[in-house]
Amino acid sequence: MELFNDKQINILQVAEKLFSEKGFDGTSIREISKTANVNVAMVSYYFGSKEKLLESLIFYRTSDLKNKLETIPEEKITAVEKIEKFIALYIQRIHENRAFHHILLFEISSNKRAMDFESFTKVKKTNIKTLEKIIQQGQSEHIFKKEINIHMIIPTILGTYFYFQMNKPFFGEILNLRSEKEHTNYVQFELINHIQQTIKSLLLHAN
Amino acid sequence: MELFNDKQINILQVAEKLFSEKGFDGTSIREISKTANVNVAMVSYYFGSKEKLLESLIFYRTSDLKNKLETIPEEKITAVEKIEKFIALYIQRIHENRAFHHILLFEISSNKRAMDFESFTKVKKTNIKTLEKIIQQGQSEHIFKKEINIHMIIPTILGTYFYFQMNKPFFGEILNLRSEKEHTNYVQFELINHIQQTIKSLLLHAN
DNA sequence: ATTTAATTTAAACATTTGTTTAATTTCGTG
DNA sequence: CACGAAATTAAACAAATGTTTAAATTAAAT
Repeated sequence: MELFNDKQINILQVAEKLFSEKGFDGTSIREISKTANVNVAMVSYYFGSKEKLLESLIFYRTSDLKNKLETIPEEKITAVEKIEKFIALYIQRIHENRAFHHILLFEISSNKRAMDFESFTKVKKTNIKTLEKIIQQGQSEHIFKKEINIHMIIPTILGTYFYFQMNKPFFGEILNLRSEKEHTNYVQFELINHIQQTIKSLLLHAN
Repeated sequence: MELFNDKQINILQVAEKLFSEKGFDGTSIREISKTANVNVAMVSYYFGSKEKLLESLIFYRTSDLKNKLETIPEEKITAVEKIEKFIALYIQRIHENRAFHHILLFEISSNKRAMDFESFTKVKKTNIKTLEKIIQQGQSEHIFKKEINIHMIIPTILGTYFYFQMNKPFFGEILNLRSEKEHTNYVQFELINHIQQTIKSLLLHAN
């Protein structure tokens, strides 16, 4: 049993791209249908409404959002390596789905739509729990410091990434990143490394 | 010579609030004029168009954006203290104008409007330069490490704040912040401290 | 006080918006 | 092939949008 057929998925992907570029309110159904090469009525036909299209997109993307972070605490590697892996996997994952996460970030911080982000919030909370577990492991091994604000680690990890992403033109100019590929390479090799370095320094040496 | 009269400023402030809450596209001129208790035509009369209203808002807010960061490098305090002060002042400043910065963040990352953010970008670049100067001072004193990515410090500082801010409901629940005042208190005392701790750890101990 | 300019208003304007309708085409199944 | 369901279409719909108009009111200047 498939949740969405090919045509629906096509519409969802086009909508995702446009929403992430111009925002939900800044994108019209006509623009979506035109880009997706379908009739305007098809959106209503398949999804019911524009809002429900967004809900479907959230459902579509959240369903495969589950990642491999949860198993990290049990792996047979050092606490520092767990932190490194957690950050690398998390950022990679978000970067792969950057358009979708961009939309979410904007819609969640908007008071306009009373939308159901529960499934997404749940995944997020699980990820926080996973990170906290790793940190507590390191602390009980007396490797990580205790005088840190554990709740603010995620904002630092994801905030660094999102700020970089949202100011893409600005940093693209500064860092001389001339293509999407160069940009992704920078994320993959420089940005992830910076975040790892930052969080490791904090956990190992904070006072 | 005043740039904006009282009535214009009133409209600008109402627009700022609504734009930050519902986004530029999500806010109609009629809603702005209703909230500001003026006729719909007044917006066009005073500002020309909705886009120009946003431009005026940017101009209005950017003009008093200049802050006291620039003088920090020359002050007679330690490099660490300079970093602490830079972070505290910067975050405080942005938090005071959080509605405006929220709008900017969204509009800048949107491909929709070809707007002039130059004056704002200029201030931002000046701030980056100031921070880099402080770090280089610390490095030449052999207090700060050299194996850091200096370009990614600002994303970590501001990203942490913005991520926290954009997920206000989420962290409000986790941290039990039940009012705007409690929220601001948390920023002032906990969040700023976390960011300071993080950046200091990185600069002092990165490897 | 009279004239001129600035402000404010309600109404109208043309587009764009999301959505629905009803007719037509396509497709799968007996 | 024939039938019925699903998919697709162009057109229409009402509501909302940004903007303009032209008249009315207020304020400033002479």
